[in-house]
Amino acid sequence: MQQLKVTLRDVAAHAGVHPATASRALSEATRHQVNAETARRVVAAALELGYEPDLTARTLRTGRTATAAVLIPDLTNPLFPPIVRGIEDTLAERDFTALIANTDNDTERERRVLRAMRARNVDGFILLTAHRNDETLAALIRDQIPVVTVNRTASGPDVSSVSPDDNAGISAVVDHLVKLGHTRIATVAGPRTLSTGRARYKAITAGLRRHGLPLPTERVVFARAFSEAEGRRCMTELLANTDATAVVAANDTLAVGCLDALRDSGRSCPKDMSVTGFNDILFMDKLSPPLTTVRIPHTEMGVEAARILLDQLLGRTTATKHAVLPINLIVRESTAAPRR
Amino acid sequence: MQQLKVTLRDVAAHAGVHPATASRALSEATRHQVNAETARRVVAAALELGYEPDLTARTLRTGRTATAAVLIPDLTNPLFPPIVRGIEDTLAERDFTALIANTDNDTERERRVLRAMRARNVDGFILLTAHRNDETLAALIRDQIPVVTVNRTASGPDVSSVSPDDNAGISAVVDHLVKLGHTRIATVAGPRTLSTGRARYKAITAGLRRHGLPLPTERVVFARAFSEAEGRRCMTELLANTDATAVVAANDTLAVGCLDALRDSGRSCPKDMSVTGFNDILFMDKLSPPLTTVRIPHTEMGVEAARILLDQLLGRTTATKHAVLPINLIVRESTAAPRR
DNA sequence: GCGATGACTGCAATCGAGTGCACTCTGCAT
DNA sequence: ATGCAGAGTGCACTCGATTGCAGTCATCGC
Repeated sequence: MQQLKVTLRDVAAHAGVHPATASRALSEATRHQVNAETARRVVAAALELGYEPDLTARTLRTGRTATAAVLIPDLTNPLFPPIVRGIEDTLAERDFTALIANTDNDTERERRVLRAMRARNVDGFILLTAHRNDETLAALIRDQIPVVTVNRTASGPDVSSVSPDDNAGISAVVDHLVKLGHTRIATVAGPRTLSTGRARYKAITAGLRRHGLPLPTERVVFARAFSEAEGRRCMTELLANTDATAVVAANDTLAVGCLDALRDSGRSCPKDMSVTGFNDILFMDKLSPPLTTVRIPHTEMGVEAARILLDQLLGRTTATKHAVLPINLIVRESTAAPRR
Repeated sequence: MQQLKVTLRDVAAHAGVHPATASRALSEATRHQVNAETARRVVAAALELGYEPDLTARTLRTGRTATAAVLIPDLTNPLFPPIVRGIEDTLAERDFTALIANTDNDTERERRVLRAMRARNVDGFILLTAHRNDETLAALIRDQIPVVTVNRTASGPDVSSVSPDDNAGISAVVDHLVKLGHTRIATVAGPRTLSTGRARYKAITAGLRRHGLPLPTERVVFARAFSEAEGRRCMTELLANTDATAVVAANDTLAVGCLDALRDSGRSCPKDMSVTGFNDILFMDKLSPPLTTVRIPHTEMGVEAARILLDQLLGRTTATKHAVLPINLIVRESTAAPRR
């Protein structure tokens, strides 16, 4: 009968060697210190007994865990799961594990999660959380723990990041709308406290300026959060105050709220108003009407983030890196030429 | 300046006691063994130095981690994130952490994840993965590790579980369709290898029988997976072979595929065909048409699963428990009276 | 034939917290 | 005065893997 827990000493005993030798024989890096035949015997014994090293003990000794913490603001937002998958897959290639946790966009909760993660000695962090300047990030940097941020660039210190090409995405949207004949274009912008909010807002003003089109303040409403409810509220406000024929929403969730508001007010999209989103999250092609939006390479973003982190963890580099990934404009039915 | 890592010995030294005493003073359970005044001093010292016990060391000694592994077949399926959130929140109340991992419905990957989790000494498992009889589950039970399954009941051994009331849900759907006047009702059933697939299929046959309605084999197509593509395929098959006026899909994802197929074939829902789903995942209210479906208490399911697991981990009970949570029929626009 | 080199291997300490056991010391009963 | 209970502390070991150091042995060179 198999023991409940096979330890290194068991393997050593079974192979007739000292635990230290067994340890060296089992580790790729130290195997050369051991006689080939002895190593073979140890490996065979390990296999036979079904030995699995206890990561806890290893961590205590080495200080490393082969684990990266992934902090997500809101797991229920379909934007994140594909990114997480990319992260997990890439980490797994190097036998690293992702420790995933939700922060719910809640500062207190974020603090708690951070503590839990650090008490677990995770080797590095991937932050999908979105505040532009926060203490979490600051604390990690202060303690020299490797960090990569995804979908937001930090304001202050230099931290590696991965983000979609917000600029190119919004440009493409604006160009598309202008080409359709729109001249009065409004925007439901994201919160200015989030870097995506800011970046995309700037891109819109730049994009319109490039076409010689104005963006008067009454055609801009800032959402207080990237939520459907806020999208609805902002669109309602725009409908009351402007004669815009198209609205660029800072992300898909806001765009969905915009569509809600249009329906509420008895208006039709795209006949009365064109609407665009950003991210191309799940089911955006199934909306009524299907949403014109910007597709970002979700999984790729996760892959890239994990790669950058691994580079730091494996000591291959210490330089920070900023990856900006390409986007694609996906034209669907929520955009059309303006009425006359 | 603060040390990089404050250890128990530091606290002990600072309070002028032996590490053992410090350890006892800091643990709720052993504090009474220590002189009250001494304990006060130790606690003060810990606070002052910002001491955080090293969970790794603690785990190595005690064998417990205050961690539960959560295995998810597919994080990108909107069904799961709300459940995970319920789990996380409930575990956090007791200072437990959830270790989340994707298995991608892949056996090899599931094995790998399981190994990683066990090497980390997690205290228990919550399995959202779906195979009806799998070695993962068997291995956990064999080694007496607490397990709770969510959204599926195991076939063989007795394991605690949490599931929605599939029976009541499907019954409600069938009653609804019958009330609208449908008599020729078909179904896109889930894979028979998954317990939800089986349970819901059985519920449909039972429901129709209750109304004296037949369910000939040509009105049943089994999907090979809970995917949109399979939903589309199955619906296409039904359209070719039957004169049904309504289709009960085993879940929302399949229902979305059904809608795709209807659109492909130039048919209209609900005019030509009523369609129903199950789960009420994100955006089902935004489809065209909005989907009539069964809402299950996602978050509650997670909460309940975590509670059951905690009861076992904290030694409050050893009995297995099967929670069946109530559902709600959500009537939207994908169902209507049959033509004529 | 003797020292030196190098290949293996074992010993023992280490990581940080927790805990059984033994010891000290006070206070109280006999 | 002796014994004893019991509170409070400290010692030393444990958990399991890793690693610096030292020891053994064989081989090689001169």
